[in-house]
Amino acid sequence: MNVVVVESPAKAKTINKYLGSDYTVLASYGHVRDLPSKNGSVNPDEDFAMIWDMDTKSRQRVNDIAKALKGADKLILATDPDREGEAISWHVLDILREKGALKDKDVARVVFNAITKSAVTEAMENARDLDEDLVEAYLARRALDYLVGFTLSPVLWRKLPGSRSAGRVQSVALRLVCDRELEIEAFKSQEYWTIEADLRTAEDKAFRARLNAVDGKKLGKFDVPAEQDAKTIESAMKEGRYAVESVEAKPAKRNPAAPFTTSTLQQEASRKLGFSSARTMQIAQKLYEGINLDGETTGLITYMRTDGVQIANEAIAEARNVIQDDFGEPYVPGTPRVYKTKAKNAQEAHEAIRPTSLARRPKEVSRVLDDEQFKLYDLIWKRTLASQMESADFERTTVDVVTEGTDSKRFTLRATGQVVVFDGFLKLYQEGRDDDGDEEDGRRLPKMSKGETVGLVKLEPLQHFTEPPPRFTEATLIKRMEELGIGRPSTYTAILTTLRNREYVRMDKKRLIPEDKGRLVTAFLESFFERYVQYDFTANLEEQLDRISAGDLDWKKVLREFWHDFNGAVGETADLRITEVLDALNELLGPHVFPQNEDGSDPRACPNCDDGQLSLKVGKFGAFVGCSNYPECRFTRQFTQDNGEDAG
DNA sequence: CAGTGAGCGAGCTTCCGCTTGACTT
Repeated sequence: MNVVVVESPAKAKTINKYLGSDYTVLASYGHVRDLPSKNGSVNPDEDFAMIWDMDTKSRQRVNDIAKALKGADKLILATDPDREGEAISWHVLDILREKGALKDKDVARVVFNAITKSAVTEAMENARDLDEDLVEAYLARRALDYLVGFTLSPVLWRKLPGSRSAGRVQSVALRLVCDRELEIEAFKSQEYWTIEADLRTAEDKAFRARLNAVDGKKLGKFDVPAEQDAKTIESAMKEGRYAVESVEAKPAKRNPAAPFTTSTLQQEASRKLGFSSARTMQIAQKLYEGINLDGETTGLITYMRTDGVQIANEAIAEARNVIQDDFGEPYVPGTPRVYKTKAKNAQEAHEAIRPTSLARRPKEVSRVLDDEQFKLYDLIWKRTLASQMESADFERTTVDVVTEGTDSKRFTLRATGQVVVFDGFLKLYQEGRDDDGDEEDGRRLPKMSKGETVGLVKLEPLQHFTEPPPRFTEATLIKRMEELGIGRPSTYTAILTTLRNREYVRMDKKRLIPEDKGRLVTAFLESFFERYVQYDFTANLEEQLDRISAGDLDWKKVLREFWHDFNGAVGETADLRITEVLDALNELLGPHVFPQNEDGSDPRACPNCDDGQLSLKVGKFGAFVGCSNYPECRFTRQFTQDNGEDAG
């Protein structure tokens, strides 16, 4: 008898089925130990000694493993093939040794690259020892996160009343939201015009073109800045004869998107189904754990917390069969598609999120799913199948039409069109778009040939204004965090919950809006702990962790160097008076707290007395704006001025 | 859900990442 330890109970069940009755497969349910949430769990003065603690549930689970080991010959640690998985194996092993549950037992570490019978069997034949270097990389990561969070948070409590917490991940996520808000506030909308023309071909077919060049020189976005300029061009163009100068058709190809990871599933479920990331994960968990299908609990999708985009060969083969059956030969590509992850810091311990069997078509399982489960399963099924389908072929056409104006200028108008020659994967699935994607020109242009005269139906100058960047949604923030390597699939939604619970951000119409509290915390960290909220801090840390994993760098050395600089920065804030903190925040948040008055008058002038200057203050209820002539002048106002923008 | 401003000291909060139930309504 052998005892196998994996992380998740659903996985334990599946693997037990593949391994048979000679094996007992038990789940650790994630990390079995952690640093207690109190001071002193990591001690930099004692060479970063760490104290570990087990909760009652974990203790029970480890007892179950120890009990199973009693009559067994071998312990097989089969936690996930990444840094955290290696750490879980190490924790389990360490505890079992302490309990004396391992005498005379063989111990082996095994990693599954996919949860299929062949992958599991093959992995069992390639056991290895625990990777101590990888465990040390984990220890460095864990200690650093604890030290940053449990040192920085108290600094905030003392220096910035009302603030709650800071950390390597949450503070950078918050910074993204706050920096975006500053961009929006600093944004000045700019006017520009385009000249559009409705035209007709010799065969009396309508199409629309836009002024693109004057005297052969391409128009820039702001080359027609005002109505007067547009009108001048319009009247010059109005009387001319219009002729086709060139017709150019080019083939284009579009490939399907990669199968879902946690991050892309959350984005797409938000765009297409309107689910919050928490909702998406709850539903996906249910599909993963299994649905009662004809009296048997069957997992419908693979593991949902993953950053991998590759899928098992068995699944690819099945996808190609389903494509062949449902869509026909032309939709099956010559060779299977292979996807590689682009995400920074990806660990790829799991496959992409896919149906456990592509032959289980959505409509066949719909009777056992509720509405939301069905929608999510349908989305995952389509995305996965489409990822193995043939590319779509287009023909993109560009037509230039020329006319000579009454001012002797030569005006070039351009029309573009796109025709689907072969729909490929688009027959099944097309990825949704975020806020500001370029508009896709799906129109078909009528037949035209070079030299042909076309008739002008209408000239239309159109006014436009540039738009500020949009606020983040949950999904777009998670996308950005993933690009920066901040947070992990298992923590994305937890981070958003933390930012809300701390009252650092609020949600309005699915957009993240920073609260004053959050902006103050960010401004404080940018002023005094700049290095630790830089967008690439985590990426640089990960590089060092990689070197620890490779055995090229000592983990304690990394911690010592980090602590030396970090503790120094903390020390520099020790004597900081609140007034000095406020001076720094006044500087950074000035444009937000004191926006330019429209009449050009001083935005910091006190409206209540002659020579008072307004500035930031903190009281026991948070930040507010007060007058420098206090207590003679008792003027105060709220930190944020309501622009009435929330009404729209 | 109104009122706030310094600084002291009591006593409270706090990190990230891995995994699910066992509580309530």
